[in-house]
Amino acid sequence: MDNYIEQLRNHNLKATPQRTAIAHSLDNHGHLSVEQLYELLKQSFSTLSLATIYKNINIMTKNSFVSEVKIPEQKSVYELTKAKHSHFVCRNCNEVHDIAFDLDEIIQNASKKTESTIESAHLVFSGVCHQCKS
Amino acid sequence: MDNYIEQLRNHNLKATPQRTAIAHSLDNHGHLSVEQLYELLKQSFSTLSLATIYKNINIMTKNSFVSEVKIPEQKSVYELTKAKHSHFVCRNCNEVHDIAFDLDEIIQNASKKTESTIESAHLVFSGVCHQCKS
DNA sequence: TTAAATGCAAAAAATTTGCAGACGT
DNA sequence: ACGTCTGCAAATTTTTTGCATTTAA
Repeated sequence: MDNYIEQLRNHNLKATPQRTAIAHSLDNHGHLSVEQLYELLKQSFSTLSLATIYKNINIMTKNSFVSEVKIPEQKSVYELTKAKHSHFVCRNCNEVHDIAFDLDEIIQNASKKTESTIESAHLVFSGVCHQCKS
Repeated sequence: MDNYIEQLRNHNLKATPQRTAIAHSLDNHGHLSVEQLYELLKQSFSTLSLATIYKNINIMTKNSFVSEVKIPEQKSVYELTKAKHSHFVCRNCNEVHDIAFDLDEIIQNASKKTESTIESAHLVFSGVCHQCKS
């Protein structure tokens, strides 16, 4: 992604320097926790407050500009909202990566097994990443 | 499940009344949050401490007697550890239900798309449950 | 009998809130 | 100019810890 200012405005978010920096960091790093975002952005904004990160992550999530990813045994990480996909987390380095995966097919399959109406699915894989194997 | 005392001991956990009650509640209700467990068990143990729930959930999770289930937009719930399965959460009533689903096939499929070694998968469906539709 | 569990209180960690001043539009 | 955002401090919520007493085995 690029042009964070326009993207933020499209999501009804004023484009403050802190917010464009959050967007930039998430775009660059892929997935970051609240604490990681804070540590990163403190370098650019010496007076940055943790409360600002929380307030922004909350409103950005509510406005679908970012998405929370809940990982087993770990703190949540956040990413820029993208097309539906799944995640992989390395149990060695804890890095989170995107994995393309057709969730629609899974949803259709699971729908056959329940009386409920399934609308979405969240899938997280765990294992050992390429780098950590070597 | 039944015979919680033996099950607890099999997981290197002393069978205290509080622990058998936790096991019993999880068995009955399926999925409970820390707070829900506390509110439930307080009725049987007037002096029960929240710290006891936390300590027990933590050690029970570490010893694989219970498993944490992370649900999008909600607090974690806990369940007795069972054979691998997936979950469904109703966005109306927030109830969590088990869904049988062959995760191995998904893992094999996803493995083709990554250099990483996938060892496990966590899948959570969201939608509207049977009761809430009517 | 002994190591471990409970309950309480206190501490620590995580998240939210209120408000004055600054800033985006 | 207006409404929103930021940063700070304080408040709240969530989770952990230490310790004296009790309890399971």
